[in-house]
Amino acid sequence: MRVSRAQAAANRRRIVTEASRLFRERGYDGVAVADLMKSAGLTHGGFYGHFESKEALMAETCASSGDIRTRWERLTAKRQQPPFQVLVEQYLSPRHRDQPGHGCLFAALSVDTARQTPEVRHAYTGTFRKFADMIADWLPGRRANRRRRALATASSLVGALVLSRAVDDPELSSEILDAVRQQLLGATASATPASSGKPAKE
Amino acid sequence: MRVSRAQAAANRRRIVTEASRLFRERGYDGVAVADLMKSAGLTHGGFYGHFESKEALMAETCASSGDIRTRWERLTAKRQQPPFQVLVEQYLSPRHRDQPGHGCLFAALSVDTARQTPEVRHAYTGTFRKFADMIADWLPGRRANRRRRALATASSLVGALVLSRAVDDPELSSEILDAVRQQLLGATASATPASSGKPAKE
DNA sequence: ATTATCTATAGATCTATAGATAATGC
DNA sequence: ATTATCTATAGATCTATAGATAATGC
Repeated sequence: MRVSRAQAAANRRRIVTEASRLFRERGYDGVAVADLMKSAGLTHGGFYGHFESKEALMAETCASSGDIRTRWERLTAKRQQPPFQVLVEQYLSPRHRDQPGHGCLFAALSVDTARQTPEVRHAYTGTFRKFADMIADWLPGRRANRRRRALATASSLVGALVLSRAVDDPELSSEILDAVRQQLLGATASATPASSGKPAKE
Repeated sequence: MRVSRAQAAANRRRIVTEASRLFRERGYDGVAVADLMKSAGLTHGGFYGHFESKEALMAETCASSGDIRTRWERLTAKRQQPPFQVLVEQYLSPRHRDQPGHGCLFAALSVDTARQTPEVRHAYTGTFRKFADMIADWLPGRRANRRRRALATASSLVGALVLSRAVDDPELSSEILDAVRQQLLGATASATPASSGKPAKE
């Protein structure tokens, strides 16, 4: 039941990909190593040949989301609108809200991360910096205080998604998303975009 | 080892209070019923005389935070500044960030709540509505779109706190809090308030 | 010979319950 | 007699490891 070196590397990547999805869907404590390995088509015990611990995997998961920018750039390149507008509309879309497993790391795992090991928090922070830098580059309007405005924008986006997922009233949930979209895009915001195209990743 | 009816009621309240703190500090899965009861000075088995399940307690915890407004009103009444300014400054203070157990329910338990039972989500939603209404009443400036602006403000506050707690760099963490404070209060914001007075509850 | 994976299990938890205990309150 | 609490434990998990297995790659 052994496997080639290349196959083993592919298996490892698959474990990270599955973990990334499952952690975001169910939270760190909501995913058992055995479940995860089953999702990846492998057995429980095999996990520890690839990772030192579940926490080490979590750290790698946070770091592996570091290519967010590439994904967002690919997504925005397809559209006519400015990247900032696409980002805000996709991020605050019902689709993104309803697919946490394929969505933003920060909205899904920030609270878990705050209680995690230093390694996990460090990997998370690095990925967050990239996200904030991307927003800063894309901000419309005057160039002053870009960084400050980018951090405020990131907070609004993450807060809105987190709250819209927790609330049990669909109407209130949409209201939260719309409120922040209007705040960030002003009256420019198109009515209800967001339902076409790829799901928003990260 | 029995106890009077009044004492039993007090014990029940103490369990809710302790749970409220522990859940916010460690998350729902991070608190064992046995730990919680020990914190309340009772034994593990006694729990099930008061609550049907751990989830039922979680729901009660969310509902019990419904008196947020009273607490915030008491806190703001002590100050000279307008309530909205006090709210924003206290909410985004390092003190609040560093004491999740005594802080905002939404920043601490939204992600857990999104995966909880309908009962928990419903109780949470009721408490969130009260919070949003309070912000709407306190919003400065023009009266138009109060509700929309209140929801956007709540998102910014919650997002900022969540992110500032997850990040491992104290400087970046403060930068996030400051960015949102400036966004919400404008240049009016005093330099560094936030370190005196009672910890921000809810 | 090396090593990626599998089977089986040790050792810790954790929720919830059953039955005993002892003080309250009719 | 009722009932709030305690002791003890059943039944499920969950992380991590030990040892076996079998295909790869020098």
